[in-house]
Amino acid sequence: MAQVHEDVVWLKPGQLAERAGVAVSTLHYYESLGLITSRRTAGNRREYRRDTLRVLAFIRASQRVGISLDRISDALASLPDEGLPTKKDWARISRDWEDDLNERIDHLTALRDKFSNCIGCGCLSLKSCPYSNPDDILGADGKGARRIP
Amino acid sequence: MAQVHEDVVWLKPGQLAERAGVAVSTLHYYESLGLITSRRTAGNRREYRRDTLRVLAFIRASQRVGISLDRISDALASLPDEGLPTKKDWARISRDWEDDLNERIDHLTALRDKFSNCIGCGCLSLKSCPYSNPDDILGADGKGARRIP
DNA sequence: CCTTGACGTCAAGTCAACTTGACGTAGTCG
DNA sequence: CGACTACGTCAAGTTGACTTGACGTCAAGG
Repeated sequence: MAQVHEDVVWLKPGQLAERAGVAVSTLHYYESLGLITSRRTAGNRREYRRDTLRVLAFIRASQRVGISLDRISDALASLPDEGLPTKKDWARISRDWEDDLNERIDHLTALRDKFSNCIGCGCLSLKSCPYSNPDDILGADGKGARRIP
Repeated sequence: MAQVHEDVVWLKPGQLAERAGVAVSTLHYYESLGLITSRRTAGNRREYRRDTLRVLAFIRASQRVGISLDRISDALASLPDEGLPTKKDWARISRDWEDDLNERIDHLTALRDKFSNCIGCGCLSLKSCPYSNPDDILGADGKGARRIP
Protein backbone atom coordinates (compact mmCIF):
# COMPACT_ATOMS: atom_id res chain seq x y z
CA MET A 1 0.00 0.00 0.00
CA ALA A 2 1.54 3.26 -1.05
CA GLN A 3 1.91 5.48 1.92
CA VAL A 4 0.49 8.81 0.93
CA HIS A 5 1.03 9.57 4.52
CA GLU A 6 2.72 12.90 3.89
CA ASP A 7 5.87 13.89 5.62
CA VAL A 8 7.50 15.02 2.48
CA VAL A 9 11.01 16.35 2.56
CA TRP A 10 11.97 18.92 -0.01
CA LEU A 11 15.44 19.18 -1.45
CA LYS A 12 17.17 22.14 -2.98
CA PRO A 13 18.67 21.76 -6.45
CA GLY A 14 22.21 21.54 -5.17
CA GLN A 15 21.31 18.90 -2.62
CA LEU A 16 19.40 16.76 -5.04
CA ALA A 17 22.10 17.07 -7.66
CA GLU A 18 24.77 16.04 -5.20
CA ARG A 19 22.90 13.12 -3.78
CA ALA A 20 21.82 11.85 -7.14
CA GLY A 21 25.22 12.32 -8.66
CA VAL A 22 24.10 14.55 -11.50
CA ALA A 23 24.66 18.19 -12.38
CA VAL A 24 22.12 20.85 -11.55
CA SER A 25 21.88 21.63 -15.22
CA THR A 26 20.82 18.05 -15.76
CA LEU A 27 17.96 18.54 -13.33
CA HIS A 28 16.83 21.56 -15.30
CA TYR A 29 17.07 19.58 -18.46
CA TYR A 30 15.13 16.63 -17.11
CA GLU A 31 12.52 18.95 -15.78
CA SER A 32 12.19 20.58 -19.16
CA LEU A 33 11.49 17.12 -20.54
CA GLY A 34 8.99 16.40 -17.85
CA LEU A 35 10.99 13.56 -16.35
CA ILE A 36 11.01 15.16 -12.94
CA THR A 37 9.00 17.96 -11.35
CA SER A 38 9.57 20.66 -8.77
CA ARG A 39 7.67 23.32 -6.92
CA ARG A 40 8.95 26.83 -6.34
CA THR A 41 9.64 28.82 -3.21
CA ALA A 42 8.55 32.41 -2.75
CA GLY A 43 11.90 33.45 -4.17
CA ASN A 44 11.40 31.33 -7.30
CA ARG A 45 13.86 28.66 -6.24
CA ARG A 46 13.12 25.05 -7.11
CA GLU A 47 12.33 22.44 -4.50
CA TYR A 48 12.25 18.74 -5.23
CA ARG A 49 10.55 15.96 -3.30
CA ARG A 50 12.96 13.44 -1.90
CA ASP A 51 11.25 10.87 -4.07
CA THR A 52 12.90 12.51 -7.00
CA LEU A 53 16.07 10.73 -5.97
CA ARG A 54 14.37 7.48 -6.77
CA VAL A 55 13.22 8.74 -10.11
CA LEU A 56 16.72 9.91 -10.94
CA ALA A 57 18.11 6.55 -9.94
CA PHE A 58 15.68 4.87 -12.23
CA ILE A 59 16.61 7.18 -15.06
CA ARG A 60 20.31 6.57 -14.55
CA ALA A 61 19.95 2.83 -14.38
CA SER A 62 17.83 2.69 -17.49
CA GLN A 63 19.95 5.11 -19.40
CA ARG A 64 23.06 3.23 -18.57
CA VAL A 65 21.87 0.23 -20.46
CA GLY A 66 20.93 2.31 -23.44
CA ILE A 67 17.29 3.20 -23.00
CA SER A 68 16.61 6.67 -24.34
CA LEU A 69 15.18 9.47 -22.25
CA ASP A 70 12.21 9.35 -24.52
CA ARG A 71 11.35 5.81 -23.60
CA ILE A 72 12.17 6.41 -19.98
CA SER A 73 9.81 9.33 -20.13
CA ASP A 74 7.06 7.07 -21.39
CA ALA A 75 7.72 4.61 -18.64
CA LEU A 76 7.67 7.31 -16.00
CA ALA A 77 4.49 8.77 -17.38
CA SER A 78 2.88 5.40 -16.89
CA LEU A 79 3.74 5.33 -13.22
CA PRO A 80 1.30 6.58 -10.62
CA ASP A 81 1.57 10.24 -9.63
CA GLU A 82 1.24 9.46 -5.99
CA GLY A 83 2.68 6.65 -3.92
CA LEU A 84 5.19 4.03 -4.87
CA PRO A 85 4.91 2.13 -8.11
CA THR A 86 3.25 -1.21 -7.72
CA LYS A 87 4.13 -4.68 -8.89
CA LYS A 88 1.92 -4.08 -11.87
CA ASP A 89 3.71 -0.90 -12.82
CA TRP A 90 7.08 -2.55 -12.93
CA ALA A 91 5.67 -5.54 -14.69
CA ARG A 92 4.41 -3.30 -17.46
CA ILE A 93 7.72 -1.54 -17.93
CA SER A 94 9.51 -4.81 -17.76
CA ARG A 95 7.35 -6.17 -20.52
CA ASP A 96 7.87 -3.07 -22.63
CA TRP A 97 11.62 -3.20 -22.39
CA GLU A 98 12.29 -6.88 -22.26
CA ASP A 99 12.60 -7.50 -25.95
CA ASP A 100 14.85 -4.54 -26.25
CA LEU A 101 17.10 -5.61 -23.43
CA ASN A 102 17.19 -9.19 -24.60
CA GLU A 103 18.07 -8.15 -28.10
CA ARG A 104 20.94 -6.06 -26.85
CA ILE A 105 22.17 -8.87 -24.70
CA ASP A 106 22.02 -11.26 -27.60
CA HIS A 107 24.00 -9.02 -29.89
CA LEU A 108 26.60 -8.37 -27.27
CA THR A 109 27.15 -11.97 -26.33
CA ALA A 110 27.14 -12.91 -29.97
CA LEU A 111 29.84 -10.42 -30.84
CA ARG A 112 31.88 -11.36 -27.84
CA ASP A 113 31.63 -15.04 -28.65
CA LYS A 114 32.04 -14.34 -32.33
CA PHE A 115 35.56 -13.32 -31.72
CA SER A 116 36.37 -16.79 -30.51
CA ASN A 117 34.58 -18.34 -33.40
CA CYS A 118 36.13 -16.05 -35.92
CA ILE A 119 39.50 -16.76 -34.48
CA GLY A 120 38.84 -20.40 -35.18
CA CYS A 121 37.25 -20.02 -38.57
CA GLY A 122 39.16 -17.20 -40.19
CA CYS A 123 35.81 -15.52 -40.22
CA LEU A 124 34.61 -12.05 -40.96
CA SER A 125 34.47 -13.06 -44.52
CA LEU A 126 31.12 -11.79 -45.56
CA LYS A 127 29.39 -14.99 -46.45
CA SER A 128 30.29 -17.09 -43.47
CA CYS A 129 29.91 -14.66 -40.63
CA PRO A 130 26.36 -13.94 -39.49
CA TYR A 131 27.61 -10.65 -38.17
CA SER A 132 28.47 -9.36 -41.54
CA ASN A 133 25.06 -9.88 -43.00
CA PRO A 134 23.87 -6.41 -43.87
CA ASP A 135 20.20 -7.34 -44.09
CA ASP A 136 20.30 -8.29 -40.49
CA ILE A 137 22.06 -5.16 -39.42
CA LEU A 138 19.37 -2.52 -39.42
CA GLY A 139 18.55 -2.44 -35.75
CA ALA A 140 19.54 1.17 -35.23
CA ASP A 141 16.47 3.33 -35.62
CA GLY A 142 17.71 6.87 -35.00
CA LYS A 143 18.07 9.52 -37.67
CA GLY A 144 21.60 8.47 -38.43
CA ALA A 145 21.92 5.43 -40.54
CA ARG A 146 19.01 4.58 -42.73
CA ARG A 147 18.91 1.75 -45.18
CA ILE A 148 18.26 2.46 -48.79
CA PRO A 149 14.45 2.13 -48.95
CA MET B 1 48.30 -18.01 -45.58
CA ALA B 2 47.00 -14.71 -46.75
CA GLN B 3 46.64 -14.78 -50.47
CA VAL B 4 48.21 -11.63 -51.71
CA HIS B 5 47.57 -13.22 -55.02
CA GLU B 6 46.03 -10.15 -56.64
CA ASP B 7 42.84 -10.35 -58.55
CA VAL B 8 41.32 -7.38 -56.78
CA VAL B 9 37.88 -6.24 -57.74
CA TRP B 10 37.11 -2.58 -57.41
CA LEU B 11 33.69 -1.27 -56.53
CA LYS B 12 32.13 2.08 -57.26
CA PRO B 13 30.73 4.07 -54.36
CA GLY B 14 27.14 3.29 -55.25
CA GLN B 15 27.84 -0.41 -55.52
CA LEU B 16 29.70 -0.63 -52.27
CA ALA B 17 27.09 1.42 -50.47
CA GLU B 18 24.30 -0.79 -51.73
CA ARG B 19 26.00 -4.03 -50.97
CA ALA B 20 27.09 -2.92 -47.53
CA GLY B 21 23.75 -1.38 -46.71
CA VAL B 22 25.07 2.06 -45.94
CA ALA B 23 24.73 5.46 -47.59
CA VAL B 24 27.38 6.81 -49.91
CA SER B 25 27.77 9.75 -47.56
CA THR B 26 28.66 7.28 -44.86
CA LEU B 27 31.45 5.95 -47.01
CA HIS B 28 32.79 9.46 -47.41
CA TYR B 29 32.53 9.96 -43.70
CA TYR B 30 34.30 6.73 -42.83
CA GLU B 31 36.98 7.52 -45.31
CA SER B 32 37.48 10.91 -43.74
CA LEU B 33 38.05 9.10 -40.47
CA GLY B 34 40.44 6.69 -42.06
CA LEU B 35 38.26 3.65 -41.41
CA ILE B 36 38.23 2.72 -45.07
CA THR B 37 40.32 3.74 -48.04
CA SER B 38 39.83 4.20 -51.74
CA ARG B 39 41.81 4.93 -54.83
CA ARG B 40 40.71 7.32 -57.58
CA THR B 41 40.04 6.90 -61.26
CA ALA B 42 41.33 9.29 -63.88
CA GLY B 43 38.11 11.22 -63.50
CA ASN B 44 38.54 11.55 -59.73
CA ARG B 45 35.91 8.97 -58.84
CA ARG B 46 36.47 6.72 -55.88
CA GLU B 47 37.04 3.00 -56.20
CA TYR B 48 36.96 0.62 -53.29
CA ARG B 49 38.47 -2.82 -52.96
CA ARG B 50 35.91 -5.52 -52.47
CA ASP B 51 37.54 -6.22 -49.13
CA THR B 52 36.04 -2.99 -47.96
CA LEU B 53 32.77 -4.83 -47.64
CA ARG B 54 34.32 -6.91 -44.94
CA VAL B 55 35.63 -3.87 -43.16
CA LEU B 56 32.21 -2.26 -43.31
CA ALA B 57 30.62 -5.41 -41.95
CA PHE B 58 33.05 -5.37 -39.09
CA ILE B 59 32.29 -1.74 -38.39
CA ARG B 60 28.55 -2.35 -38.42
CA ALA B 61 28.75 -5.34 -36.13
CA SER B 62 30.96 -3.56 -33.66
CA GLN B 63 29.00 -0.37 -33.75
CA ARG B 64 25.79 -2.17 -33.19
CA VAL B 65 26.91 -3.32 -29.82
CA GLY B 66 28.04 0.11 -28.82
CA ILE B 67 31.68 0.33 -29.74
CA SER B 68 32.55 3.80 -30.94
CA LEU B 69 34.04 4.54 -34.32
CA ASP B 70 37.06 5.73 -32.47
CA ARG B 71 37.73 2.39 -30.90
CA ILE B 72 36.84 0.58 -34.07
CA SER B 73 39.34 2.77 -35.79
CA ASP B 74 42.02 1.69 -33.36
CA ALA B 75 41.16 -1.91 -33.91
CA LEU B 76 41.27 -1.53 -37.66
CA ALA B 77 44.55 0.30 -37.49
CA SER B 78 45.99 -2.69 -35.71
CA LEU B 79 45.03 -5.05 -38.49
CA PRO B 80 47.45 -5.90 -41.27
CA ASP B 81 47.34 -3.74 -44.34
CA GLU B 82 47.55 -6.69 -46.62
CA GLY B 83 45.95 -10.07 -46.42
CA LEU B 84 43.34 -11.36 -44.05
CA PRO B 85 43.59 -10.75 -40.36
CA THR B 86 45.08 -13.64 -38.49
CA LYS B 87 44.08 -15.49 -35.37
CA LYS B 88 46.39 -13.20 -33.47
CA ASP B 89 44.78 -10.07 -34.81
CA TRP B 90 41.32 -11.09 -33.68
CA ALA B 91 42.64 -12.30 -30.40
CA ARG B 92 44.06 -8.89 -29.70
CA ILE B 93 40.85 -7.06 -30.49
CA SER B 94 38.92 -9.60 -28.54
CA ARG B 95 41.08 -8.96 -25.53
CA ASP B 96 40.76 -5.21 -25.90
CA TRP B 97 37.00 -5.29 -26.03
CA GLU B 98 36.18 -8.14 -23.77
CA ASP B 99 35.89 -6.21 -20.54
CA ASP B 100 33.79 -3.66 -22.24
CA LEU B 101 31.45 -6.18 -23.75
CA ASN B 102 31.20 -8.14 -20.55
CA GLU B 103 30.42 -5.06 -18.56
CA ARG B 104 27.65 -4.11 -20.89
CA ILE B 105 26.23 -7.58 -20.77
CA ASP B 106 26.31 -7.53 -17.00
CA HIS B 107 24.48 -4.25 -16.75
CA LEU B 108 21.88 -5.31 -19.22
CA THR B 109 21.11 -8.62 -17.63
CA ALA B 110 21.14 -6.98 -14.25
CA LEU B 111 18.59 -4.40 -15.23
CA ARG B 112 16.44 -6.95 -16.98
CA ASP B 113 16.52 -9.24 -13.98
CA LYS B 114 16.17 -6.31 -11.64
CA PHE B 115 12.72 -5.75 -12.90
CA SER B 116 11.69 -9.15 -11.66
CA ASN B 117 13.43 -8.60 -8.37
CA CYS B 118 12.04 -5.14 -7.96
CA ILE B 119 8.62 -6.45 -8.69
CA GLY B 120 9.10 -8.83 -5.83
CA CYS B 121 10.74 -6.46 -3.41
CA GLY B 122 9.08 -3.14 -4.06
CA CYS B 123 12.55 -2.02 -5.01
CA LEU B 124 13.95 1.08 -6.57
CA SER B 125 14.10 2.53 -3.15
CA LEU B 126 17.54 4.03 -3.09
CA LYS B 127 19.15 2.01 -0.37
CA SER B 128 18.10 -1.46 -1.40
CA CYS B 129 18.59 -1.37 -5.13
CA PRO B 130 22.16 -1.73 -6.33
CA TYR B 131 21.09 0.06 -9.45
CA SER B 132 20.31 3.24 -7.68
CA ASN B 133 23.67 3.67 -6.09
CA PRO B 134 24.81 7.08 -7.22
CA ASP B 135 28.44 6.63 -6.24
CA ASP B 136 28.65 3.96 -8.76
CA ILE B 137 26.98 6.09 -11.31
CA LEU B 138 29.46 8.86 -11.82
CA GLY B 139 31.36 6.93 -14.41
CA ALA B 140 29.96 8.86 -17.33
CA ASP B 141 32.70 11.28 -18.21
CA GLY B 142 31.84 12.55 -21.65
CA LYS B 143 30.77 16.00 -22.62
CA GLY B 144 27.89 15.44 -24.91
CA ALA B 145 25.66 12.51 -25.62
CA ARG B 146 26.63 9.19 -24.26
CA ARG B 147 24.54 6.16 -25.04
CA ILE B 148 25.38 2.59 -24.43
CA PRO B 149 23.35 0.47 -26.85
C1' DC C 1 25.90 15.83 -78.75
C1' DC C 2 23.09 16.32 -75.12
C1' DT C 3 20.72 14.80 -71.14
C1' DT C 4 20.64 12.22 -67.05
C1' DG C 5 22.41 10.40 -63.10
C1' DA C 6 26.05 9.04 -60.27
C1' DC C 7 29.82 11.25 -58.17
C1' DG C 8 33.08 15.07 -56.30
C1' DT C 9 33.87 18.77 -52.46
C1' DC C 10 32.82 21.43 -48.59
C1' DA C 11 29.97 23.68 -45.34
C1' DA C 12 26.30 23.34 -42.58
C1' DG C 13 22.44 20.87 -40.46
C1' DT C 14 20.54 17.12 -37.26
C1' DC C 15 19.70 14.48 -33.04
C1' DA C 16 20.29 13.19 -28.24
C1' DA C 17 21.69 14.45 -23.96
C1' DC C 18 23.66 17.58 -21.84
C1' DT C 19 26.92 21.62 -20.58
C1' DT C 20 28.49 26.47 -20.76
C1' DG C 21 27.95 31.21 -20.75
C1' DA C 22 25.97 35.58 -19.84
C1' DC C 23 23.62 38.04 -16.82
C1' DG C 24 20.51 39.03 -13.02
C1' DT C 25 18.41 37.69 -8.10
C1' DA C 26 17.93 35.30 -3.51
C1' DG C 27 19.53 33.85 0.72
C1' DT C 28 23.15 33.23 4.07
C1' DC C 29 27.05 34.31 6.98
C1' DG C 30 30.59 36.97 9.24
C1' DC D 1 25.31 45.40 5.72
C1' DG D 2 28.10 43.69 2.35
C1' DA D 3 30.19 39.67 0.14
C1' DC D 4 29.63 35.42 -1.62
C1' DT D 5 27.36 31.55 -3.22
C1' DA D 6 23.53 29.09 -4.95
C1' DC D 7 20.04 29.62 -8.03
C1' DG D 8 17.03 31.57 -11.97
C1' DT D 9 16.43 32.05 -17.31
C1' DC D 10 17.60 31.57 -21.96
C1' DA D 11 20.57 31.00 -25.80
C1' DA D 12 24.16 28.74 -27.67
C1' DG D 13 27.87 25.28 -27.62
C1' DT D 14 29.51 20.18 -27.57
C1' DT D 15 30.01 15.35 -29.07
C1' DG D 16 29.36 11.40 -32.19
C1' DA D 17 27.77 9.75 -36.26
C1' DC D 18 26.01 10.97 -39.90
C1' DT D 19 22.91 13.54 -43.53
C1' DT D 20 21.61 17.46 -46.47
C1' DG D 21 22.40 21.09 -49.50
C1' DA D 22 24.62 23.74 -52.93
C1' DC D 23 27.04 23.58 -56.78
C1' DG D 24 30.09 21.70 -60.21
C1' DT D 25 31.97 17.36 -62.99
C1' DC D 26 32.35 12.83 -65.28
C1' DA D 27 30.27 9.04 -67.98
C1' DA D 28 26.92 6.32 -70.32
C1' DG D 29 22.79 6.09 -73.24
C1' DG D 30 19.69 7.61 -76.69
